[in-house]
Amino acid sequence: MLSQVAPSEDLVFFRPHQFLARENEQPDGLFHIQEGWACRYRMLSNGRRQITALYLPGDCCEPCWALGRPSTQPVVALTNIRAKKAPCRMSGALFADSRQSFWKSLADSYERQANWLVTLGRKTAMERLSHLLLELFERMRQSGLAYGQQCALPLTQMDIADITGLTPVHVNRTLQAMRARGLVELQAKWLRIPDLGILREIAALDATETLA
Amino acid sequence: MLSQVAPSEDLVFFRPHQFLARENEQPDGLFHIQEGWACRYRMLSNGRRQITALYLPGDCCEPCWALGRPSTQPVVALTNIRAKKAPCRMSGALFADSRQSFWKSLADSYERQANWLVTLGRKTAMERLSHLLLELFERMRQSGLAYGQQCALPLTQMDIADITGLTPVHVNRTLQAMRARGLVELQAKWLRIPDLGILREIAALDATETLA
DNA sequence: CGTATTTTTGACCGTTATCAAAAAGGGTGG
DNA sequence: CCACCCTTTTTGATAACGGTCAAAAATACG
Repeated sequence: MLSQVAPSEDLVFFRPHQFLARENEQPDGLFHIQEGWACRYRMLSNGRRQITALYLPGDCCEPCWALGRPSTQPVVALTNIRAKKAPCRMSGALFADSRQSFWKSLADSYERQANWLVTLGRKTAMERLSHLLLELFERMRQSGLAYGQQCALPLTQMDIADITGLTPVHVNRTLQAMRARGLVELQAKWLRIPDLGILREIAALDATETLA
Repeated sequence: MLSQVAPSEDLVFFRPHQFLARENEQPDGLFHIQEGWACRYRMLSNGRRQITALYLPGDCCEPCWALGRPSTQPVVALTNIRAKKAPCRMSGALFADSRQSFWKSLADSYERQANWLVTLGRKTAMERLSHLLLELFERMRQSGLAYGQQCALPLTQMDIADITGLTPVHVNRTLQAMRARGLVELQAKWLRIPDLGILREIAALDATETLA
């Protein structure tokens, strides 16, 4: 029901809308995402939803689980996903070799959250969208999944709204304004950023923000 | 210039507006705050500021520094501060005894950030303020610094605005509305919450949110 | 006391939300 | 290959929440 076990025993697959983790559950392992996207989120009354983390190919989902407390927010697949499941006993020697990469995942995730606090608290709609598109492109690029200045972006405008704290309607209108100014090309789940430098300026990003 | 060393060698003091850490600097130790409040933040153009973390008595400032990367956001004292400085060599045995408490600090901090992403992205002004006041009261209470249903709250309304992503004017008006409804009493840097349950409902908090 | 900071008030405005519906796109089965 | 359906994107009209600017009142501080 949750996932189908593949030929290799620690390889797992998910379909869109399937849960990688439910609220208040102690996951028994970390997922190393090999293909596909997932997100962590929280629902509020009135159907309001806020996405609090995105997991892309190459990402660890979810570093915090190794710190030994139940996940307080569900994680769900946004696309088809192929992932490798690794037990997460922090105290054990299991992270002996992957320790560096694990801590990097955790620190990256922590820092991204801090960056998004700034964006959600203080930035305009266009600044938020610029931040998101730049971050996603940069993360895809670092995983070798960008081609020139383009990459896949399998999010609906509603997903984007739930990440940026906007409404789908306003995301649509703001994206149109950005397209009209030649800042981004975004169609058919494919993103192209003609000029990274210009978009960075529009995103009002701090010079120190790596977006990794 | 940064701090004056006290009788005990690892005891340090700060005054309001003094930096505990500057942007892009690798702090050489963690602070265990004994008294006073501090915050981490980022400035944007137009003087916009967003506070991304608060450090209260009993808190570790800043868990992420032990993960071995420079702090990307400055940390500044909001009040007079007394703190104990401990070297942060994650790999060493230095955290042997405090390891549990360190990871708890890190996990708490991570989770609080995730909770605030939801609040900044999707909640109204009154929900944001309720969340903040409840969280601060709960954290003070867990440190034994609450008395009945009240505690110290040494923040200006401008600080509160920079935490909640609002303007000082709107914070003021929303607090007045909350006072008028008897939800909170807040004056002279002192907070009283007549009914925690009611305020929790107004904050639109998830049942799982501990606010610790 | 005098001064700087903080809180409060008022008038007005703008960005973004809301509601509703039409157009476009994508997948499936016949 | 087309017809159908569902999801997603787009458009329009209107409203609201919170922002902005300015100044007065209250408070804290030395």
